[in-house]
Amino acid sequence: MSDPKNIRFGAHITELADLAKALGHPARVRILEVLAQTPGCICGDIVEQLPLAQATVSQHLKELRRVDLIAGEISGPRTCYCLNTETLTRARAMFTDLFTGIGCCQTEGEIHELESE
Amino acid sequence: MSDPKNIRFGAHITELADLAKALGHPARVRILEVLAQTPGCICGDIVEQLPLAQATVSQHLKELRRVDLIAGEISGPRTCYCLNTETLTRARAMFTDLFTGIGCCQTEGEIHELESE
DNA sequence: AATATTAATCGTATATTGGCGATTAACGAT
DNA sequence: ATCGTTAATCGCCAATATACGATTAATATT
Repeated sequence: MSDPKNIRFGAHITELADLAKALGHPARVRILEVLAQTPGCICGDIVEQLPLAQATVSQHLKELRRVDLIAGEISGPRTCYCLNTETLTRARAMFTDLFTGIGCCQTEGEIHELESE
Repeated sequence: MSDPKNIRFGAHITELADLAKALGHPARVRILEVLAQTPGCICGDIVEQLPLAQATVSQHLKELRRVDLIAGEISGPRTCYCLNTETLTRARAMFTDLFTGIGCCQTEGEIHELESE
C-alpha cells in the first residue's frame, strides 16, 4: 500500500509513514518492548506475553521485519529476534525531525508535564 | 480497529499506536507539514498541494481530527484547519519515551549521522 | 431568489489488515 | 527412522483503509 502508488509522495515521507504504520498497532509496540526487556528473544516467549495466537504474532513480527525495525536469526528450530538499533535510531530521528519541523518544540519540562496528566 | 478489542493492551500503548497509525500514511504526514507552513490553513489549499481528490483529502483530515492532531474551525463555507499543539507535544513525548525505553538512546550526533546517509 | 463556492458525506470498488486454526518445514532428540 | 518442538506459511473470513465521483449542506455573492 505504501509503495505502489505513493511515489507521489517523497521517499523520505513515505519511509517515515511506513515506520509509523509499523508502530501503528499495540501488539507491535509491545513486541518492541518485550524484545528490549528480554535478552533471550525467542519467538515463543513473545507469544507468551501477548494475548494473541502464534500465527498472529508471527504476522506482526513479519511486519516489523519488513521495515527493518527488528531482525530474526534462525537458530535450530527456533528464531531469535532482536531489535535493529540502526533503524530504531533512524526512526527516532525522523520522528523528532517531523515534530520539530512542524513547530512542535516544547521544552523537556513542558513535555513531561503534559504526558503525566 | 484500535479500540474495540485492543483493551487487551494498555491504554497508554493503545494511544501511542493510534497516533502512530494516524501518522502511517504519507498524505497525512504531508498535511501536517502543509498546516505548519501555511498560516491560512484553508482546506482547499491542502487539496491543491496533495496529489489526491478532495474527498480523499477530507477523509485523511477526518482521521487526523479523530486522534486530535488537528482541529478544524468552520468559517463560512470553508473550514480552517490548524495543528493541535497539545496533542502534537504529547505525541512527541510518547514517541521519545518509547524509543528511550526501548534502549534507543544514541547521541544527537550519531542520530544525525545516520539520518543523512 | 438564483448561483457559485466550499467541504463534508454518501456510495462504491478494491486492497489491505488482523485474527485464527491448520498445515508445513526445519530442526533436535530419541 | 520417528517423534516432538518451533515458527513460518496457507487459507479463510470479517473488518478497515484508501481512493474516487457524485451528492449534499451551508454559506457567499449576485
